[in-house]
Amino acid sequence: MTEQPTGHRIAAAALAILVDEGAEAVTMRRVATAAGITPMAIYKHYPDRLALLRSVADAAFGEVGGTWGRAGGDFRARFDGLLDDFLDFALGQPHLYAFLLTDRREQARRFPQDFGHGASPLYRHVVKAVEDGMRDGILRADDPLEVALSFTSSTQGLVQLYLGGRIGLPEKDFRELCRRTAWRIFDGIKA
Amino acid sequence: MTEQPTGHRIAAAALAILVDEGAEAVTMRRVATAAGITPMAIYKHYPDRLALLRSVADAAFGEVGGTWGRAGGDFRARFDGLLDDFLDFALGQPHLYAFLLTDRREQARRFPQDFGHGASPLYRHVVKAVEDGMRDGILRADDPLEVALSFTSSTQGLVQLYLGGRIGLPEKDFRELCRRTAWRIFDGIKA
DNA sequence: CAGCACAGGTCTACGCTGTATACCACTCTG
DNA sequence: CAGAGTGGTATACAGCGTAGACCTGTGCTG
Repeated sequence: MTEQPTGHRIAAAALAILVDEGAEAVTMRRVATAAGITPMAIYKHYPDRLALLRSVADAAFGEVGGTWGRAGGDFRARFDGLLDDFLDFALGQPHLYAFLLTDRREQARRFPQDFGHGASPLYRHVVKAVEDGMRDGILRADDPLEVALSFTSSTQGLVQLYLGGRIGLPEKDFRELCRRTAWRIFDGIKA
Repeated sequence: MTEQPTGHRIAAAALAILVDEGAEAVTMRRVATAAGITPMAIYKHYPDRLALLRSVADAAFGEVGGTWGRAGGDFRARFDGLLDDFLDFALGQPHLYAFLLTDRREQARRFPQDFGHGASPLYRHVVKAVEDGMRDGILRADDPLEVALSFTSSTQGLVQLYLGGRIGLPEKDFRELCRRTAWRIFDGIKA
């Protein structure tokens, strides 16, 4: 337990509150107390509350995608693995997820310009899998970005409903619903 | 311009602010001023701010679905019509939409129990169209509620991205993206 | 070495928020 | 005509983000 620089203590305190109570619980006064300083000292490190929140959330977000896509195997296994990774994050850290995805942010990555390979640390895995699927003849030739978006947007929509308390299912059943939905998209719906 | 009862003036004022500036702009003091009363008078009509907000938003929401599903014709036309209706609402009143769909509400309708026929004033149209599609052999026999959810969740996910400033497309192009995505689900993605 | 800039704290105060509480006037009703 | 609602007001409080003035040590520079 070495002495951490103040900036780090602020970020750590803010992240802890954000993760387990949500963004609106992150007040300057609480963060300050947790970091052992006065509220105004935070402003020596961050211009305002939103900047603190964003900086902290973005940093956490950047680490999330790092471990994704471990699952290898065929297309199906790979996709199921990615879905699990995503749901692990969304359901495991719902406050962080909600803040990152609900919050309207101007400097955010934009589709389609910034959603290519190097871009989004989460989305890239899906795009890559889709491209591989097309190359291997598992997926029909199409715009990979848009096809990837079909999967992710659907799952995001479901998660939004779930986190909003609109899905009356236990987590396990919800995860299965997500999986069924994804493969329904894959298989198509029409007769 | 007849004299409206105070309760109605409060709701009208709150709705106006909510619709064109968003939920966080709806302060008790602003609503009160707009309604020509003192802030505390609102509490004679609503237990607290959130109740006011919800009551107002729910009432507006209830009216939204009323005009949906006008478009007749074949399955494709009908579905496109519903998609247009939904996007008209989401993009035309983004603040209202965001508040209704972002807000975690305990008493909300839950899938799948409350999403049947009589239930959700918006979702019901989609379910009906899906059921008709299955009956007519246009859609494969499947769980209608879940199939309907595949469409709606995907569109909701896209709208969430768009309203969050993450889609760098003008509205017209975004609407086409939604349409393409919906029909991609319909057609399936696999080779 | 003196002086000064600056980084990183503190304290105080302002204007905003939701809302608890007390009070007041009016209009029904037993 | 007492008494109970009903619907309004005024005041006050605790909490919020943050502007502004102030202090203090540290390190660079003339």
